[in-house]
Amino acid sequence: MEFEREKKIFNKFIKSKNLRCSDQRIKVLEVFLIINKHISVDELYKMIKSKYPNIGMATVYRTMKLLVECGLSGETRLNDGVRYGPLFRNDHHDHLICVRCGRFDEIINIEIENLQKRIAKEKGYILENHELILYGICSECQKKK
Amino acid sequence: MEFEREKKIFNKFIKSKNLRCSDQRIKVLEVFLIINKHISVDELYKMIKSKYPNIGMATVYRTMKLLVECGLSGETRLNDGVRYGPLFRNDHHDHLICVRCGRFDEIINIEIENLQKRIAKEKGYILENHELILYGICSECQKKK
DNA sequence: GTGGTTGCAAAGACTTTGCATTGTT
DNA sequence: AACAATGCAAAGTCTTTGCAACCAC
Repeated sequence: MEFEREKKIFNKFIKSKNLRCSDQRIKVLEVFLIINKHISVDELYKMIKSKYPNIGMATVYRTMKLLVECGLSGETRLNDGVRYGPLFRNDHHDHLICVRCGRFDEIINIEIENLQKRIAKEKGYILENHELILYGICSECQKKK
Repeated sequence: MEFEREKKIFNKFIKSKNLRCSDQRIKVLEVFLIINKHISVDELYKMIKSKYPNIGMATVYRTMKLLVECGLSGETRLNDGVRYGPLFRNDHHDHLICVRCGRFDEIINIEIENLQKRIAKEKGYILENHELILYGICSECQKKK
């Protein structure tokens, strides 16, 4: 079966919190993993709905919160709402978004991570997390005029 | 009079767009500048309301959009909503937020700016803007346990 | 006077919550 | 059997919009 690792992580989390491993939660997780990119709850809900018609929006919202909590999904707030996206082990990724077409790239850069840690330290903070969004014009859109 | 520079910027912008310089807009700008920190529209509205009771929430929303557009305010989206905050000439600033107490520090760091430009370029993007939020525990909260 | 601006209330978009029912353990 | 989870709809938030009255230019 697909997504063994992720399901194991989810199961472990579910058990550790004395929650129940419902069909719906597994389906949300599966669709989320298949899509494998940044999406809004609404987009995710539509895709799930088309495959499993009687799943509620509320369940999608509730499940995505769990996925974030157990580290299987990241959460990014953009101008037009929240996006969920896959998170992989140990590599925090940042975002590069095209302001013209909305294209979404991910960045993994150790230098930035280190620089951030240093800056936080200078200000007396212990860094827990960060979120970096770069807005620009992607190569495709540069050609278009 | 206070805030000469900012008012001049705002006026110029207003004129360039054929808008009108209403009392309300000036009041919103003034209170925003007096507060001089990151706040939600709601907080700003309450402070304005206490000074000028018959100003509407919609006007505050509308004016803050203008202030962002003319570069007098920055806009940051946090988990619990949008925050507006002062922007100063030519120095883009990033944010450092304490996850315990909500303390809000600003960071200005040229290295980060340069690194970001380079990364965007590597991916074929022309960088237009960026938003960096670091989440950590501030020095005060570290002491508290 | 023209046409942008306002306050208000209504509408919208997104998200959460209450509750009776259903499902997991 | 106990109690968490679900779907639905209702309720909450935050933000935008429509509109008649109003005001800057």
